[in-house]
Amino acid sequence: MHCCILKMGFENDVFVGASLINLYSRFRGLDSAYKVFVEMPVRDVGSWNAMISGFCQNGNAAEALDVLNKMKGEGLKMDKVTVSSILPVCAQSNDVVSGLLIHLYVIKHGLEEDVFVSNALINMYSKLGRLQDSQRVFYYMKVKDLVSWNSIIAAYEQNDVPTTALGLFKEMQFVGIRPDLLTVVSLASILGQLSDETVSRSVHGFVMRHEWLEKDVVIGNALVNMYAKLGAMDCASTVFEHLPLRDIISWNTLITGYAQNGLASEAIDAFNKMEQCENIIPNQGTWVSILPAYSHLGALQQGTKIHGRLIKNSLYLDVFVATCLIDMYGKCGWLDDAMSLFYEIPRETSVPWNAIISSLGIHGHGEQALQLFKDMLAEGVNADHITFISLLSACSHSASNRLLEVDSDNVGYYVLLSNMYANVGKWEGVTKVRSLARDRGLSKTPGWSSVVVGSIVEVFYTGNQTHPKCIEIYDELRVLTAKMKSIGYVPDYSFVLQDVEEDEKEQILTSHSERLAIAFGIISTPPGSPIRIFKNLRVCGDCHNATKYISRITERDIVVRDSNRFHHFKDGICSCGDYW
DNA sequence: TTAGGGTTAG
Repeated sequence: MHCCILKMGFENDVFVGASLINLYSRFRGLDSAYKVFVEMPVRDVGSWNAMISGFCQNGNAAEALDVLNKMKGEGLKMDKVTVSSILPVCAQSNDVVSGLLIHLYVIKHGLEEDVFVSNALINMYSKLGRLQDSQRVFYYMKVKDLVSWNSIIAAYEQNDVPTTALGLFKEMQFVGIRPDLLTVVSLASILGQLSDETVSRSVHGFVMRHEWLEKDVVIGNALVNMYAKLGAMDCASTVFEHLPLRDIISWNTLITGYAQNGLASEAIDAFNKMEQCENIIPNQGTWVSILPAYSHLGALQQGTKIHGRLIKNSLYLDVFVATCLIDMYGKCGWLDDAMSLFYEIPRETSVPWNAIISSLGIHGHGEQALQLFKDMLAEGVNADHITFISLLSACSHSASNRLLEVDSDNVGYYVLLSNMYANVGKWEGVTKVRSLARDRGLSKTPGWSSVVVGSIVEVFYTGNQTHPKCIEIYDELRVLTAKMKSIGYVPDYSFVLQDVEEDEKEQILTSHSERLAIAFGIISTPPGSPIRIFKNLRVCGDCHNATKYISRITERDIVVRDSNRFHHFKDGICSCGDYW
């Protein structure tokens, strides 16, 4: 075709050039596309954009950025298409600085009005884990299309905030936008995360009625994953067996499902079956799915065989794969091998440290585990909650005081430990850590919230029962909670750290200081007027979610200033993007 | 010439 174009004398036409670049980068390879690009006698912004998006769509982030820099070098300015093409590259290469600079450029040149540009910004921020920025872009968009909604729903789903993602899905339907296949892929993942079996089944039915399984392998994989997350492996495997299309991710999803539901033998059977399929090549995801199954069964021989295979392609140096190997050697009793592998791989994140600390713990080497924890901090690696769980189990013989000796003045560790105990229902642990913190003079500040009504500032402490309008306040909260529940609010009891029954947990959440202040604001000011709250600590996560519902039900703007930031709640959405 | 999706360790 290129020859025909040359014969017909169209080679100088920039539109033809851009189309050729586009066509070649999709079907013929980037080399051919780049050849057309460099041989073009005249290039306009469109030609550069075609080349940038060509590199980007094929995952060549570095080359895409290189072309962009050359384009700038020739004095050409980015337009809305350039920006939309380059933003996914920033996400791919985890380049926050470039992403922010391009966003500034967008604002300076008024490009945020373009729906492609804004959608690309939502997606980039989401992939960089900056949910708050995604939310802000979405919030200020004047025109939102299906892609905008899919992007913001996927953003919350992928950053593990499924409740908000589901709320946005409902809102999308409320404003009259019909879901497409990509919406349902996110929805399946949301329902798996929320363990909602009833709605999950109806989503499965919806997909079947639309015959989407024949259309795209991704939706089938999403359904297998959804059932696996619900613990319904019989349904997951039935869906898998009937998939018209299967790729490596379908297999990985099935294997992971079995392994994570404690069915290690079934995971290994599935892996062996997969090995029989000629066109399926295992990838990193396969190894991190199957290795834990071998660890679980103590199947060292099969595990070392996999290690051998991985040495040939250097995949054993991948931090996730290596962590699985460390864990396997640790669990199978080969601590020396676990240690030597640990010192061979990159250790910038907590992931491999957690695995080796946990391995040392299994073998009763509490002291050595503690030493590694110190080394980890000395190397500037941040500990996370898994580190503490690993350390706690490692130090179980010597149950956690030793852990607090490392940094005994850091009140955060006490709160973290106490929350960890609370989450697993070990209330005696909670009491012990709290009294330890109290003994050391590290008490937690009591939370209070204030609200201004007229010229008077009212202050509420959590659980206040003495305010003159106490009865009205709690009545208002009861009515609000019922309305909130009718439109999807589910109380999140993980924010209640007391060992009490569920109805009591709900009462505790309802009597948080910020909620009392909001309720007082509602009953004391004219309908529709804004409410301003100040909280001395960070606002509780469940109260944050509840306030979104309250802003929608009461049609009021609610501004909460907490110790961390401003939250502006309006029509069911918070300006902070739920990432505070 | 432009934007969106599925699996994964501790």
